[in-house]
Amino acid sequence: MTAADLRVKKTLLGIENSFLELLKSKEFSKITIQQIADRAMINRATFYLHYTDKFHLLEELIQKRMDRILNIYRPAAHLTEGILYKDRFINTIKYVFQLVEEDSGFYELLIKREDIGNLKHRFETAILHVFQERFHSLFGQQALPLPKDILLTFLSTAISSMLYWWLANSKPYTPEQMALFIVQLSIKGPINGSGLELTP
Amino acid sequence: MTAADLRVKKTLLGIENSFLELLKSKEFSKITIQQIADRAMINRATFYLHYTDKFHLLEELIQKRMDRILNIYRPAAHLTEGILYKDRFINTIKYVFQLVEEDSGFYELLIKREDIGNLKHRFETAILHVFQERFHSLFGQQALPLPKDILLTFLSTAISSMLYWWLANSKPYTPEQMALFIVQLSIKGPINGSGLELTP
DNA sequence: ACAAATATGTTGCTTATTTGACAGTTACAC
DNA sequence: GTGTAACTGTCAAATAAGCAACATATTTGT
Repeated sequence: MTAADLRVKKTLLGIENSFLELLKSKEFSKITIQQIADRAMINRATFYLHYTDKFHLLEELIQKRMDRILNIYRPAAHLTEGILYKDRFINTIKYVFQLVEEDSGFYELLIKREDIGNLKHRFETAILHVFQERFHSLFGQQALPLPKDILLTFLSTAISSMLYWWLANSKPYTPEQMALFIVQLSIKGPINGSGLELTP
Repeated sequence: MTAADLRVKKTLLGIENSFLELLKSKEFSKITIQQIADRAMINRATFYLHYTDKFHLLEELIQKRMDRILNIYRPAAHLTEGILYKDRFINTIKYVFQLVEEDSGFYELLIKREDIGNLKHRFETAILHVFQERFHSLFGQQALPLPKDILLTFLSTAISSMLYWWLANSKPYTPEQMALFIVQLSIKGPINGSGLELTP
């Protein structure tokens, strides 16, 4: 059952595609293992060699995506030499958007459905972990006027919300542009960053 | 190796799709077994379990289509009771066009390529066989003023040419319409059938 | 509430496919 | 030329997947 075996790769791929196809036309609770197997052109028993049930399958599919976010490429220290904190920050956000863009078939399907997985919350926590893990690389050892956790939570929910907006509005900007918007708003704050004036 | 086994069905399907995909971008001679295997997500050795080489594969793909034409559905005698010879004639031609339409991905790819299979000739012979085999059902026991073989050959090449024209011009009419055109031209002849006047 | 139908997990046995290796051929660059 | 890289066809051993049958659940219709 090593995932290197072509047969395994092919059935896993088949199950995944079959399941996502079915999700387009049916709600999760109405999908049966037999239907998944039929579309994937595999025997029903084979499904159980890889997943315990459809909940497990869904969970794996989501977790796989979250893992990709958690393992976003981070250049080795000597490669970031001389690169501004700001640019590292931009790149990290850009990568998140790129990952979602590459897999937008999956994400566009899932975010608008309440019958399955609280995806938004999982987004937020995944992003939170990324920023937690590489806080110093991104922001340096600067003194903070407020608890780090508050800053990180604020950032994560903001980015997650922007992702949702972006998907719901059919990705009107590139990942790069989205990252720039977010960084601008993060640096100057949403009020000053947007050019709003609070004083008449 | 019964074709009922899901694994067999899936690999045969994979090989076929993979091969046709490759044919879109490469000429036949440049295609390797490894490339076919890679796209189909099968091991190269598996290819040889089903085909001796790529020539065999191509041959099977074409033959499969010709077999479908040769085995065009013919309603049982008691079902054709009271149906005119003309209508049976129309239906038979219509079925041929429908078969090609259902599989037009394959046909549109193949007819315009000289590097592979003399498809047009095989079309003609397949159609010829169909009409030979059901001559009496289609035309009855009428006395002919010319050899039957000449009539059948004339008809077959005409239909085959119409198929080619139809595909090359992106199927501008339905199979039904094409059948009607052909029957009209066959009954009245291309001159009178088209309304042309030879006398000034 | 019941019965009938459908869906779920699981099993033993069979079989198609994978894998890596092999020797022989073809293609191509230096 | 001569090497070397890629393609071909075939093999034995290991294994994933197929299949049919089973006993339980769950759903559905009346």
